[in-house]
Amino acid sequence: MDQGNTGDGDLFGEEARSVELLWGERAGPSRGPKPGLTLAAITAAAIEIADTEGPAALSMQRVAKTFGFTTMALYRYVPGKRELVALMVDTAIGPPPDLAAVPGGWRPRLAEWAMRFWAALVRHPWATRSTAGHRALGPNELGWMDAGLRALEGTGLTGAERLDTLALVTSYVRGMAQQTVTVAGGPAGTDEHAMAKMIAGLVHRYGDRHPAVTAALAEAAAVPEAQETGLRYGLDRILDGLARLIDSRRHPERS
Amino acid sequence: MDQGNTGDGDLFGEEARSVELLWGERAGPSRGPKPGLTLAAITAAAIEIADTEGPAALSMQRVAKTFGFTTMALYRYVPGKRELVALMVDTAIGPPPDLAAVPGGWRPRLAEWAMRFWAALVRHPWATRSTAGHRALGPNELGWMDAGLRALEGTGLTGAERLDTLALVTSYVRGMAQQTVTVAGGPAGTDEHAMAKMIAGLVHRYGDRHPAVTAALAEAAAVPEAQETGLRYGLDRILDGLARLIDSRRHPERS
DNA sequence: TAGAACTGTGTATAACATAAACCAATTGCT
DNA sequence: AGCAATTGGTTTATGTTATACACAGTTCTA
Repeated sequence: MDQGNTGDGDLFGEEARSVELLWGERAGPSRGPKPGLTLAAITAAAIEIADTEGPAALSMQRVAKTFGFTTMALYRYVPGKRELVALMVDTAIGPPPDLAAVPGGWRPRLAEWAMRFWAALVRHPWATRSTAGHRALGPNELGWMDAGLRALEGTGLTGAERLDTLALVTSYVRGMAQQTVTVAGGPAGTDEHAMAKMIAGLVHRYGDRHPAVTAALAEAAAVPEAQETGLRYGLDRILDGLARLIDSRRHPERS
Repeated sequence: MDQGNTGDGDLFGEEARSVELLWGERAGPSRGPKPGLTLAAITAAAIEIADTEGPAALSMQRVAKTFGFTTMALYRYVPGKRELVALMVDTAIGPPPDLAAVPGGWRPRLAEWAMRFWAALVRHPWATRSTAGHRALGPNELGWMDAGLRALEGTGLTGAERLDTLALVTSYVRGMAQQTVTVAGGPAGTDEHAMAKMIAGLVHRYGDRHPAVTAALAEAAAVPEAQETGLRYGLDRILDGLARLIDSRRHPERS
């Protein structure tokens, strides 16, 4: 464990390098031969690979080969694979949306935020996979956080509530994106179908043990729903629940 | 791609073996030497390793070593690591809860389900990590699904709505568990703190670019909240939103 | 112009999953 | 009882992975 100095707003060791890269804080070197690569180019190539061939196909060798360089050449730009993935995630998510133009207050604003976040996630399925757990936060991701919290300004919610609200929406959208998303390495879109087929197969065999699943599936099978319908359904429930809280803050007498 | 026969309720290839293992469908062999290991023992050992040393430390060699066996010995019991992980996940989640005794209708029942699911997930942080994406469903996991759907019986929701509702709650709880969870390999409990510290550090440096994050954090910093408060907050919003929908189904005249 | 800093390469290592061949133990069948 | 089929565990081997280290060539600066 390399802790190093843990100053006030300081980051320690491994993470510090990640943050430096993510936030573009490396001093531009002047001496030495011209670099044949760019951080942006490397990141873009890595994203391209992960998008088309799946996250399992992403290796340092694979990325280096697309440039005709040796594997080790990449280590002149990136400290390690972890950091590269962090870069990939933040780049893939992209800059946060500007929701100032969305009319109608917090509700359509937060909804728009959620739908755009979802779109960004399903565009790069591996991002949700790699996002799990503790890792350095990139500027884009922090920007998304800020945009989401901005949608909640003026709602009367406390700071903690606003943060928890964003965690609620984020967790939900991320989770849905994970489930919607493709198989590792396979073409997009297949997964939902395969998953449904597998569940159907299991229910067909062991359905008697799981009556509630069987019943719900049977009833739902009659009316197939569109791709985003499920996401919208949950989002509306969340927004309704939020509306209730926000209204109760504005009209405390109604309880 | 080994598709094989894709019958009606049939599963194909690689997945079929996973399902067989998960659902305990292997014919007990009679001839040959006595097995020195058990699927259950192997799974338990693997879980122990993942729990204490993190998912990164889980390797076939590491598992085999705990029994004093060769790595390859494991392959007599498990087709591969993927299948072992699937077993681990289903075992770690454990049998579904019986919520019949919970009084008060769907709302406390679903809440209880969510809290227990959350508890099961945070007990084994790696489970949420491995659960991502397409994989074989185990009996315990399907049991949890059934228990959750059962809580929604009699609510007047359609089959599709009940499924979407469960997806909503599951996605949220899973997402929260992921964020709450420990660093890979590190001791549990550190993560939340480290994450908060990192965000604080970033805001300290780049806060001016992210006023909403800064404001929310500053406001929230005054009143530190308990571990499960965040989870409960979002859950209550979801339940409120659901209640609105369910009520509107019962009293259609009120809009 | 000499040296320092930097880039890309070649080589090496350790960990990993897993395949194939092999021996020994056990049991069912004859 | 004995043989053959079956299975468990080991040995050995292969291909892939990330990444450390030393070196050669390049370019800027003092």
